[in-house]
Amino acid sequence: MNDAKEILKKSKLRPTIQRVAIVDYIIGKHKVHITAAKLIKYLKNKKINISLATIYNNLNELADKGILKKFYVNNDKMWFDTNLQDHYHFYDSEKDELIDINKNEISFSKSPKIPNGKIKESINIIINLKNKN
Amino acid sequence: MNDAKEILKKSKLRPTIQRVAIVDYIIGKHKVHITAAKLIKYLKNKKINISLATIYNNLNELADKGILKKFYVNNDKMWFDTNLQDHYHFYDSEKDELIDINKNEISFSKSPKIPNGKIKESINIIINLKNKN
DNA sequence: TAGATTATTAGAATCATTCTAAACTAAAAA
DNA sequence: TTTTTAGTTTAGAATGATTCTAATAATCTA
Ligand SMILES: [Mn+2]
Ligand SMILES: [Mn+2]
Ligand SMILES: [Zn+2]
Ligand SMILES: [Zn+2]
Repeated sequence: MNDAKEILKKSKLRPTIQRVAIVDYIIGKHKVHITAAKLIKYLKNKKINISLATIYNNLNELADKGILKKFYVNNDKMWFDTNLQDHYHFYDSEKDELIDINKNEISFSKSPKIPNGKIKESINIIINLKNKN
Repeated sequence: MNDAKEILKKSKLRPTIQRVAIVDYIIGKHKVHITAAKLIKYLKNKKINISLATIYNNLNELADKGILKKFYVNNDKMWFDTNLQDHYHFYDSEKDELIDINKNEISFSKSPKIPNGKIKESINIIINLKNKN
């Protein structure tokens, strides 16, 4: 039984062809930042039969199970991340790519006061990049 | 001539009823964080005749002219901000509201290294809030 | 006031994502 | 094994935010 199947089994998700392909992709790299559109393109290329609805279903499911992190960058594209640590991102709009910024690469000497009655739920930091002329 | 008309004149935008109403609204408050949906609701309430297309046209135009700043929060809603300073935000998802974090309320003692060949274009920081317990 | 220019609008189009409901498949039970 | 069940995939419709189109209307300038 391959790693992908193991992971799916642990999460009580049936190892369908589609799921195994998705998880294979995700575990094949150290770090993955992926969108539904990029992933379906990759899988179709590999001759895997899969629909966009299934891509979304599964990426969301994997996020629910804590195997991926889900977030948005700038406007309406949903990203999934295999890096489960709390971390931040550079966004390279030329390539439509994210680059991790680990938490230890940033530190705050001063943090804003949280409004009364509220607590921090999460922090999103995106540093948008452009080409050096 | 009222302030709104002045502002529009300076930007070479004709002071139509719709534009004056929009600009009146944004100069009527110290700080405004507004979305197209919130603004049209407000204006309709004031019995101003305006379409959603016009709201978008004008907010985008005002952003082009540097009178508003445009940005996105988390997923697909476009926000416009009268605070033109470089600054960050708390996002209160309960109320669907933004709260400014001025630049002097945050400072970094360590910043991540920008990838080669790239330069920083902008930084987005959003601190998502939730209710205390 | 005419003619030129700019603005507004309804509704269609677009795009990412979710939903629906039918067809299918893997796993469990018999 | 076969049957049953529960979970999965899928095409295509629906949704929601935003933009586009192209017709109509308002403003400006001479
Ligand atoms: Mn959307
Ligand atoms: Mn959108
Ligand atoms: Zn990441
Ligand atoms: Zn602001």
